[in-house]
Amino acid sequence: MATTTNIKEVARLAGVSLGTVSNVLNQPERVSEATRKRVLDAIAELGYVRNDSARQLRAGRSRQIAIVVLDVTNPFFTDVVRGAENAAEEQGVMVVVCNSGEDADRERRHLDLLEEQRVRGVLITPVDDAPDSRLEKLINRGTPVVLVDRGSGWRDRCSVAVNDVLGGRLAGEHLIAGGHRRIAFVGGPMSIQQVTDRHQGVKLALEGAGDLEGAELTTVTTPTLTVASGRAAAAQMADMPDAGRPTAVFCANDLIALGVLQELTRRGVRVPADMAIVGYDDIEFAAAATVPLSSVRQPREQLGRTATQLLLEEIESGGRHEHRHVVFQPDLVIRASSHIET
Amino acid sequence: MATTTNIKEVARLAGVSLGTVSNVLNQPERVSEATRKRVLDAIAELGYVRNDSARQLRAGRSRQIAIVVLDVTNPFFTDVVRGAENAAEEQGVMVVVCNSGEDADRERRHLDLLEEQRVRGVLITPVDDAPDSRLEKLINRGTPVVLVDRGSGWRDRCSVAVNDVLGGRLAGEHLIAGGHRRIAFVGGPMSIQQVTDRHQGVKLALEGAGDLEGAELTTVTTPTLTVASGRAAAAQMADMPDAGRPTAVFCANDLIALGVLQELTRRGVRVPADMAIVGYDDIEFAAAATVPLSSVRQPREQLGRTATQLLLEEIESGGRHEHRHVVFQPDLVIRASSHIET
DNA sequence: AGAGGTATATGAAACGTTTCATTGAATCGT
DNA sequence: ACGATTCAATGAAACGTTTCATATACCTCT
Repeated sequence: MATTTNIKEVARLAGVSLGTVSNVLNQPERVSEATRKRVLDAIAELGYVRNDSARQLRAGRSRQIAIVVLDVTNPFFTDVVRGAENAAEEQGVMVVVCNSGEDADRERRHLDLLEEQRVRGVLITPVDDAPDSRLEKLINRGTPVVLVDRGSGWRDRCSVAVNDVLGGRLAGEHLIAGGHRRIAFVGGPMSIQQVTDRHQGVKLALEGAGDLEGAELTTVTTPTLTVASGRAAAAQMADMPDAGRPTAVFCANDLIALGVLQELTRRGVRVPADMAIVGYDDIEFAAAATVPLSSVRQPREQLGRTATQLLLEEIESGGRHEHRHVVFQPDLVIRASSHIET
Repeated sequence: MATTTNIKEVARLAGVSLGTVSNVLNQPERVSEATRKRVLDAIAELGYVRNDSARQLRAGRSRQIAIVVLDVTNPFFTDVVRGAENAAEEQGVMVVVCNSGEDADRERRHLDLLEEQRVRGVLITPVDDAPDSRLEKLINRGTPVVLVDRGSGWRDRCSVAVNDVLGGRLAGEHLIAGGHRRIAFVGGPMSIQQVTDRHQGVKLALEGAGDLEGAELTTVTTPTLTVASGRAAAAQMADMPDAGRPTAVFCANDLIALGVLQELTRRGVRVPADMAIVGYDDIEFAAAATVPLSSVRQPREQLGRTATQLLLEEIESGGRHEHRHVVFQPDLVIRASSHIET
């Protein structure tokens, strides 16, 4: 183990006082050029590395923020993380990424540790909305927190989210405009706010087209938002009698949509001729599917970026801070999977 | 800002000495049950949270390890991260995830910060092999480091990697066994060791089939390992004259393979009938492609898990440690994209 | 030449823990 | 009953910074 060279040794080698070395590190302009050089040389020679623990201890707080995501293997969240990192980097703040894996207990342990580390703030998509949660304690003790994509019900926090009802409506209206009257919604579980919002949106679209008497919405609930669930749902739909079978399907996310696409193609159902598909999230693999997937695009990176800005704002404000709720509007990206060539 | 309640206040409220509180926290068995309860009550009442900076300062080191990945949005690396997290969790160690984004400068900044934080060890897939690198300094100062998937040329470190030459050979032999004689390799840049190894592997497979005189390998070099590069490469191949055009393609990773698949399908080239495809990595989206992709599977999670175990081992050993190089053998997963039904 | 400034450099205090040598009290064995 | 042993609790020292009030030297102006 490299015996830690400390500021004192540097001072001795450079022939200056301990405080001067600190000044070179933190306020170089206060030190004469000659001594500054001497100190920097000593630092280089000894390979001195600042001890952040001592620094933080003295300062009373760290220089890091944390982002706690539900699933680090989900492309949606990795993009959010990238946005947060970029925004933080511009301010010279480091981001620590924590993965709760949708496990409340693991989330709790992460928050324990983060609080012990006195992080300056936390971006989080919480696992649940338990009112008496670990998260609430963190907030009450004074750590700034911004909610990412799970804003509902937290009036007293900053949050960023996407208007999922609108996203659902865009998808629905697009399919109706394409001539579809029997539409299916595939997604779940319904305990997830985003899923019900998207469902609600497509429902509104169908109701809005009131003059079209025949319009009808089938809902296929899935246990998870995964490719496998999509495949199962597609199998279920393909087995329906031809008469009532939907001609279009709107999926709660792209993983499901990819599963649906895969299973339909396997069964010889042509997409979009026999069945159109619209997904949600517009992850990179949506465009890369063999039948490129239409999808409702969320500004994922922007989500992370804005959340970080709100957090840094709250941190800077030191108490005087008005919480804000930023809601983004999604876009519909039309690709081959729902584009009927005429 | 929550005025930090410290151990001293807890001691006062509980009517014990400062050292006793510390003992309750760290060696509860040394404290009588009565006082322990009194202290714990005081902690709960005050909402006391340990200050990790002070703890670390005293201890001289942290309780965290870090993993620095090339690209946090690449499914390959997120799986490696998950493996590392799981292994670390079992030992009560936290993992900090850092993303270099293939940017050497960003990698350097991360390492600076990690060293200041006195992390106990680092798992890293370095951006480059620069001999006089920041990484080497870190190592020389005594921080244990394990190289992930970039083992070559670092004899004096632990490393984990996958036998990419074998992976390439498996893919090549599979295609030859399927009757293919004109095979293309798509991938790049060749400066990446993994790419040249995989290329080398498929070349060996063709040479091994020496009796097959007609066997021939075309190499299409791409600038990146992305879906877009795959599409471009496929376009290039499709434009070749029918006579010399390959009947099978082996891609350096799955993203490229998905791009190739997409472009070929768009052009009406049937997969696998007209052209077979084998990818590399077996990411989740490989199986979910409309023509499920054959792929060389790497034990991604295992890679992260083993790397973490090696790192923890080195940390524990305190100097007396024999560096080890663990090389995994890849598997070929055969799916529809290379399976010619007869 | 002396008063008032302005740069620089200094050294001690403080941040909140953990550790460890001591002390004090209680229990044990003979 | 008394020394020996065990068990609990104590309090001061140390970890490596940053900060801040103070000291020193050097100018500048009248």
